[in-house]
Amino acid sequence: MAQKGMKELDSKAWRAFHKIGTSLLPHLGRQITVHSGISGAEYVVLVALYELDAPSVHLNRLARGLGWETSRMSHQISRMDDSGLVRKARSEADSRIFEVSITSKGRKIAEAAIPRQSDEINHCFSNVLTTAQMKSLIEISEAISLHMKEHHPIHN
Amino acid sequence: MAQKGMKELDSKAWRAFHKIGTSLLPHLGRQITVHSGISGAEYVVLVALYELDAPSVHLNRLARGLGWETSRMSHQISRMDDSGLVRKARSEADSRIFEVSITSKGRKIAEAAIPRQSDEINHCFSNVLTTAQMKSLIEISEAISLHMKEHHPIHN
DNA sequence: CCCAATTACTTGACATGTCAACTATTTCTA
DNA sequence: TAGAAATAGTTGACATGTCAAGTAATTGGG
Repeated sequence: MAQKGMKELDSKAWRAFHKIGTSLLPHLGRQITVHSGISGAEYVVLVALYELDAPSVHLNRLARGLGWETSRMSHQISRMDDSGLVRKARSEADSRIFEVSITSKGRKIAEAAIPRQSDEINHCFSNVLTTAQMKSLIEISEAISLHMKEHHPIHN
Repeated sequence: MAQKGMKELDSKAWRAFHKIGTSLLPHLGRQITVHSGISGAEYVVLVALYELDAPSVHLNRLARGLGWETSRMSHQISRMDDSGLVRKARSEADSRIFEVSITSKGRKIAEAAIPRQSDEINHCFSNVLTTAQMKSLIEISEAISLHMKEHHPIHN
């Protein structure tokens, strides 16, 4: 049922959420570029590949794991293949599929970038919040994720 | 002092925060496009201009109000001027400055879009969280904003 | 076993965002 | 009050993200 507007608290909470989402996240992306010379998008992809158990993933599976569209991942992986951070190769079993893996160059960059980014997150996020606030944030995330999964299943 | 990594809770909290920031925010942007035919960026600018007390703002002031860089706002306002959503005019008093104002076309679109977006936020956010969770989120936002203001004053 | 559907990804066009370099105007300050 | 500095914005190049349309390989029903 449509409402006229929003209650005061709802509105304040939404603004609060929107503000951290549009200031902290971009800030941390810029920090990655400053300290490691790669973009935030490249970092996210490298970390996903670095943390992999297997030596490679299917492009599509990687995309869904990060909540990205296939096309976005295709462009990103092409650029990162060009710059030597990752490699993509057609699957032997099914030649529609591309296997994506991290290169040794990419691995070196990831290994240097991850602890620096971890420090940044501690600095701007973990050290700034209480244990209770972090627990609350986890619950909030789960509530929202559950809602998204039920009502808008395509995007996470 | 640099740490080896992150504590379990810190890491979980960060992932939780990152997830809502990169799924809910983009989702709501797409919804604006679907229901009102404008982009998320256009929506944010139109709302800022719509809620103004004065008839216009200086471009730079508008940019800082939204935490955007001048250049980004310049590009965005140029496009929105082209498409007739806003108008920009050199200030009489100081001809370096551009006064930006919403057009009647932009106002009509904003008036239709705002309640629809409000419904979407209620649906995906307010209705999904408890009062306590929203209060917690406001405190979290204030803690992070304070940190950002003290340590990284350029970006909000 | 064949062909229509599905799956996996590519491509091109365009919107958006960022960065560095530049122009024009105003304001200090010596 | 002339010249240097500060301020306000523009511009162009390029990275990134989205969308619609296309290609190629595989699968599944009749």
